[in-house]
Amino acid sequence: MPTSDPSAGSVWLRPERPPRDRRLDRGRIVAAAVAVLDAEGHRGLSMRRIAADLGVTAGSLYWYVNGKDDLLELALDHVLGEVRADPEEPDWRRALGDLARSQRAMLLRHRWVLPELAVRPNLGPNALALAETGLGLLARAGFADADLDAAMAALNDHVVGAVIAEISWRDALARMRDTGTGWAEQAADHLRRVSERHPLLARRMAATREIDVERESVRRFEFALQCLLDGLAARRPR
Amino acid sequence: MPTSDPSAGSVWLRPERPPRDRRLDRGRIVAAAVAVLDAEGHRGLSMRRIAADLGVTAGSLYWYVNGKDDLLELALDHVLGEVRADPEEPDWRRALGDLARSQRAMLLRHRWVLPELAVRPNLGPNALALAETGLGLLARAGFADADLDAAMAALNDHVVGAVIAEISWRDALARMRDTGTGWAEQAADHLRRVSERHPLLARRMAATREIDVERESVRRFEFALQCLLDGLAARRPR
DNA sequence: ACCTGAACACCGTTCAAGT
DNA sequence: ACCTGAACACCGTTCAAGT
Repeated sequence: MPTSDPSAGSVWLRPERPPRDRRLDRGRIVAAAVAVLDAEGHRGLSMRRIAADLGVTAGSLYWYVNGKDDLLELALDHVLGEVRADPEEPDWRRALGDLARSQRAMLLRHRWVLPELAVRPNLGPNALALAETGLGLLARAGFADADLDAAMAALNDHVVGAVIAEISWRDALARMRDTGTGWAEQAADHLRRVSERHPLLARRMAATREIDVERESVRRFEFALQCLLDGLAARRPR
Repeated sequence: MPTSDPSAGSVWLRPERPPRDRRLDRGRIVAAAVAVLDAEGHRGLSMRRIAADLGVTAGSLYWYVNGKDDLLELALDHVLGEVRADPEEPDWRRALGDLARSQRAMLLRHRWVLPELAVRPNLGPNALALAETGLGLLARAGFADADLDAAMAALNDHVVGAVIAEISWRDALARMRDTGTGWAEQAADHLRRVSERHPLLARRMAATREIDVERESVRRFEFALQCLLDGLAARRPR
């Protein structure tokens, strides 16, 4: 006798129940969160949104993570895993420079990471592994003890600070294009008035107007990086 | 004949109506916002909370600011005004170093600023004035054109990056104290397992355990700062 | 064990209506 | 002009109840 009970009928008509009936796990949740963050930034992220993307209810997520803060910590460590370094590179300046460039590239791919970095401690497995490889490169370069910490911090700080400035520069430009010509005129007026009180700033802004943002960002990044490496070279034992 | 109408009775019994009957202005709103942010951080801030502190309804704030984003931009520029520099200091290294130290102190007084810095462009009057004085110091030191921009960026980036790292270090320590001994044991277990895979990190963490965070933060800040200034000195014209 | 659905206590923002 | 009060469309989080 036919019925609408899904447990009735031939076995072949009933799909095999997935192992332990799980539709979720941390990996899937974190991946969904990173996807939303990359596409729409911090403002687009909500527990309800992630749940919807996974075809599930918001409450379900709390079975796997303690809350939104936990989830962001996991997402942060996840993308930290994208940073690459070559522990065999013999030239220590090149090795550390490439590590810094790889960090920069990751931070630019995931622009939501930086505010997160500023707001929560960061002790996931990928963060620790990254720290270890950085320390390894510096140790091979000859640094030890307190100077090892300070040199590592100096390089990390440069990357973080530089990318913050770069992102906020790019955002300002993007906002200027989006808001159209009306805003541009208004801004021009504002800048003209400001320029009278800030001649140096005005001159530099005029000079930077035509410049390609990508090229100029790279140039500034490398400038400070080489300054730092020079300073480190002068302090390097032996 | 007595009545409860407040407009009745002697003039002396009616308080003088305040000028234009204003209870609010941007200055008061921004000050209230900064107070909440300093005391309770970004999570404690809400339009309703600010309004309540000012004895007013949330909707009223929208007469003076376009929204929460505007308000945060104003608050950010407000505290940027606290940074000090001495444009007469003859030693250019000392002048730039002191500026960096003043920026660091401000960022540590207002720990909510850094994530804000990472998330919105920053073109308020105090931000521009600060940029102008920085450029002035570097120009007096002999830098010009593209190197002027790069040198300014290098110093700013260092301050921002260093304070981000310092705050997240301090937060991690504070959290460890707050969550009590149970968490400490758990963390110790975790770290023991981690240490096997990360010997360099383990050694440095052990060495840093006893150290005063304030002293060590200053030491690292100065280390990178002097590295940078060395690099700048080598690139300085004349 | 794992997920739903409803509820709770919040948000930012808008806007008619009052004065 | 300036502020209220209510409403709208959201939040994160909790938790009994289902399977």
